Amino acid sequence: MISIKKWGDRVKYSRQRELIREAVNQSGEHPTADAVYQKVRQKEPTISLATVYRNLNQLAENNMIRRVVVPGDSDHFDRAMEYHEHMICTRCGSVVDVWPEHPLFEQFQALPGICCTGYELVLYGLCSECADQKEQ
Amino acid sequence: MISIKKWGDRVKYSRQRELIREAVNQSGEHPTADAVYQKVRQKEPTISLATVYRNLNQLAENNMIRRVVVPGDSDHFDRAMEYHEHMICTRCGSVVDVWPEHPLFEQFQALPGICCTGYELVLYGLCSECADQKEQ
DNA sequence: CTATGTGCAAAGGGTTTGCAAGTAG
DNA sequence: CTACTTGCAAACCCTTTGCACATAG
Repeated sequence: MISIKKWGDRVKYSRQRELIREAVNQSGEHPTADAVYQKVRQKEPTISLATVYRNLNQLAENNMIRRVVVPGDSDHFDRAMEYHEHMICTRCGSVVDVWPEHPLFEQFQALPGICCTGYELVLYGLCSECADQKEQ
Repeated sequence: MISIKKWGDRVKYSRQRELIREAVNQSGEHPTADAVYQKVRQKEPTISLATVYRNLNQLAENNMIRRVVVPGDSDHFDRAMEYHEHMICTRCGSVVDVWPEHPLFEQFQALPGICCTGYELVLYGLCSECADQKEQ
């Protein structure tokens, strides 16, 4: 019953939420809600997809995990960790972490004429595996 | 019957498509599919939303117009014009054109470890109107 | 005890698709 | 004539929601 409540006292512990958080955090991938659902179902067979969505939303809103928006695809989720961006492989569709040397936000804030408070970026390209295959 | 076929010979002229293209190009806004539908319906009352979607997709694929992906919202469409980005006003939801001094694509291509071939960016902030109101 | 969380099933909203009829070339 | 387009309605897909029950604190 260890509730790590960094996010307000109105949040109660739930086994389901912990499993969902684990599923996102332990995954090297960037699972979709459904992928999380499939994974958590192995330990908690009666969990519902609605619960997964509710908790992913709650976790993302509280910055416990990060939502990766992929145009034309379901949202993906990523563990909350240090600043990085995401690339979608245009061949296999996988989501790849990209680590820019300099954060982009500062230059977006410096854009003339607007006051930028946030952004959503998705890069497209080939992941290393697909790039290798293409050479063959 | 002036068919401007910059995009292959398999495309036939259609009055509907021209109206859709006009609706996007003449609009200073960044209309959604439904907004285009409402606008075109004034001149072509029997047009269907499916036709609007089909043509917007076709036009966007052929770079006659540009698709603006807004997470959590319908796609918006913009006339195809010189390079610029888009900001979503977090207060009123409007889509605002932003003109960076230096194209971002080059620096994305220079990112280490990947081969970036494209990107999708949405900025968030306050449009000038909402920024003014906030001061009051 | 009370507010929060869950599971289920149904609803939602935006977008796409199958089909038969229409039309450009 | 033939391929491309259209309108209509139904299907799709992902996600959210209403509700009654369960459970943390």
